[in-house]
Amino acid sequence: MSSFDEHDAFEGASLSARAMAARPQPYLDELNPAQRAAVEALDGPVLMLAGAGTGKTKALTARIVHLLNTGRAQPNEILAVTFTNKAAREMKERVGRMLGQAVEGMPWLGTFHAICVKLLRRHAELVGLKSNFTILDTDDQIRLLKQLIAANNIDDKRWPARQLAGIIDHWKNRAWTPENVPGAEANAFNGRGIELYAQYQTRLRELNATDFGDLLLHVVTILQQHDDVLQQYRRWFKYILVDEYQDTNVAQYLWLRLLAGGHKNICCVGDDDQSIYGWRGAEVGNILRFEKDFPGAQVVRLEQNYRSTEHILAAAGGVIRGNQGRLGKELWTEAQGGEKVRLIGHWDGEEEARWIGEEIESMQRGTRGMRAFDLDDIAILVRASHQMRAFEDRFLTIGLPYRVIGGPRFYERMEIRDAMAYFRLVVSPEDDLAFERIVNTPKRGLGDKAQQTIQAVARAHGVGLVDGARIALDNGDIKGKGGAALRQLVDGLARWHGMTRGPVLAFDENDDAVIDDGAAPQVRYGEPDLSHMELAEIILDESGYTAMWQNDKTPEAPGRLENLKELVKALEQFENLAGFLEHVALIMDNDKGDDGAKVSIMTLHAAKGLEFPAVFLPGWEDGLFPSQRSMDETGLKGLEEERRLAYVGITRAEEICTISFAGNRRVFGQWQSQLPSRFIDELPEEHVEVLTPPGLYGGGYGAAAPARSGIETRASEADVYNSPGWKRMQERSSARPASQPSQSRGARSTVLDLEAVSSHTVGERVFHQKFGYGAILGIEGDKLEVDFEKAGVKKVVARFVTGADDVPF
DNA sequence: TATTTTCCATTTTTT
DNA sequence: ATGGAAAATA
Repeated sequence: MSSFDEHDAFEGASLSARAMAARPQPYLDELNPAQRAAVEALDGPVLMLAGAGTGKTKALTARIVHLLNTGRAQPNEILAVTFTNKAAREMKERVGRMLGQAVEGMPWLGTFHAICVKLLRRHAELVGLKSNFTILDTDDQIRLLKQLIAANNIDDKRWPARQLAGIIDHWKNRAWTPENVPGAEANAFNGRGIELYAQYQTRLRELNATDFGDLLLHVVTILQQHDDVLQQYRRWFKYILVDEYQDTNVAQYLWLRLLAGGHKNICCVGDDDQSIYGWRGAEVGNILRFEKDFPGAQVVRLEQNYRSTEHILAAAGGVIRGNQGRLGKELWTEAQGGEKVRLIGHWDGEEEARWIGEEIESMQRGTRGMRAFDLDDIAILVRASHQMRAFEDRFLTIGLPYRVIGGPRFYERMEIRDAMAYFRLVVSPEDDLAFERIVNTPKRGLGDKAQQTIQAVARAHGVGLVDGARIALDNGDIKGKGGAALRQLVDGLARWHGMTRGPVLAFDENDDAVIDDGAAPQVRYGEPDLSHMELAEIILDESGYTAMWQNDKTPEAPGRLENLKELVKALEQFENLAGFLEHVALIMDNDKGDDGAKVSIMTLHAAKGLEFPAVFLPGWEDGLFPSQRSMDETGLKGLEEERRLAYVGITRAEEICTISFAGNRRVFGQWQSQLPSRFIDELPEEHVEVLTPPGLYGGGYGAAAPARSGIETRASEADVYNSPGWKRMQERSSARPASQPSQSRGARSTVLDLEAVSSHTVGERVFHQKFGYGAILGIEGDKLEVDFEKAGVKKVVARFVTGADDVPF
């Protein structure tokens, strides 16, 4: 309800204004003049333009502390939004540390989404939801859309659910409800987009569910349509802070503008040069327009960089200068000297990986007057995740420890989602999407036919699928083996449900859950009969899910069981299953313990906000980086975002930044010749050192363009192919036909293939890039059966193995 | 209903 | 090349 009592509705403040005002302000002395200006400008709109490595978080934290210290606001009157949980966590920690005393939390410091969930639970009924709504993940969303597409007799081959999900997401990012989608979008999804969007929203409401986009959209709708609610929050949130403002989308922007509309005490922190999320709805325009949106805004620029050498900053600056319409910022540092940005070309992608592997090994020892680096100090930042494979393969074979950051997240793994679907279903038996996910997992002999029967019965009786299944069983619609298994499942769900606390109905003033106890909603705080961890184990065991993986003999099965154990362990920190599910829906975190020093491999996007003493930036080739697709789809806008990505990449480096490119690369299985990235031409020559090909035991042969001319001109195709390096390479490769691609385009001759096949004999010892060493057991045409020492018996295509004596370096 | 075969797309990713 | 998902088949 919108009529809430402010004293009860918000978590209490812990420090009185008077006590705070008297506190000393040592933190101010640690700031440079720009940072200090940004911290002390407390009232009215402020835009803090914080370049990479300029102490943004420090200033932001100090600002919060200063607000508290000067008695301007209580901890619970400050709204501080971030994009990631990690950033939120970090800020909480740092505020606590700087304050030197535990503040009783900052309840409104969190991600956009987390804060929106909190708001939406309080006002759900204003958009037709109950406050215990569930938050769908992408899987559920797709499943639901698939159903809608099918129900509308649309060919999902031509019009896939994924695409519709993307369109709807895009609309929600712009805060367009089905009614407000502009006419220009009417053609979307074969002209049915808007209509399907409306159906989807209706369906979500029926399911008492939201997707991620809704969290923001619904709150914006509420604030727009209910002035009383808006006014109360405007009064409550005395100060607003926003991190990474350049990443906000339209919905987030509207949300902020609504809430800040009264007092306008809003401080946005960001860097227009680091806006790299345009493809998921971020609008650089938001930050570029700040002064127009908030007239009289103070703009503070943080330009002193504490992270990188002057060469690295100059190189980054040289690249980003190519962008139009920047707010303008020039990073500088007091640090002098240091290594220039290094540039090297390679023959192909594997060669590049090989060279970087060797370079890392020598950096560990310390070479050429450079200090020794720890593996943790080194990162490889790629444009696209598929580039990682070359490095993983190579590092695996040379035994160099690495870690991939931002791979598939724990909570996105199949077994975890399955388990969670069981939990969801136990907590809320109406969760039809969860039911669909697990009816036949493990296999219960319930195929399409049985599932359709359940759907039909459920629809006929206007109930959820679980109830529908029960009715169908009672009617005798599903018999036999499948029927028995379904009966067991349905009974199990009911039994497990009885063992939980009921679903969360609402939150009271302490944010404690008010529990719906089933038939008659009543508050029940009593201890459940058994811990939710025990319950979770019971669910997984009795449903047969654990057994399914125990009986599975694929190599990944043990890992999956391990993950399930971890999942149950993760439950420990929560009150009950419902609390856990809420947490997981919002926090797809994945920081598992790290053991030992490792090189980090990640995408440029994942690297934002991080820093490393030594950074490798491979794959700087036109089409790959800048990405062809980006340029095709959004033209100059896309190219500029790619350029910002380059800027982000370079500015991650503290001491050594090594950029590289390859002349040939396998793209979707086809060899393609590549040209060096246009961004390479934009690097200021005087801050770049072109590494000459080492030439030791066939190490890196520079694709001669940069070695020839430096970097002031664009290397033309002719330069690459007529270069000494190219010719030398061709000679070398023809001497070793089976181990190296010998031609740039896909025109590998059959002669070579035949050679490769006929050159092997049973019993021969061979080497495979991925599986290592092994002995040939049999030959079938161009396929070999090989018993690998580490990987076991595998069938491989002959041209991917080489004689063991012939291993390329 | 379960397994095998074919087909297809294929940057970036948080919440 | 490759993995995932739909279609074809046992």
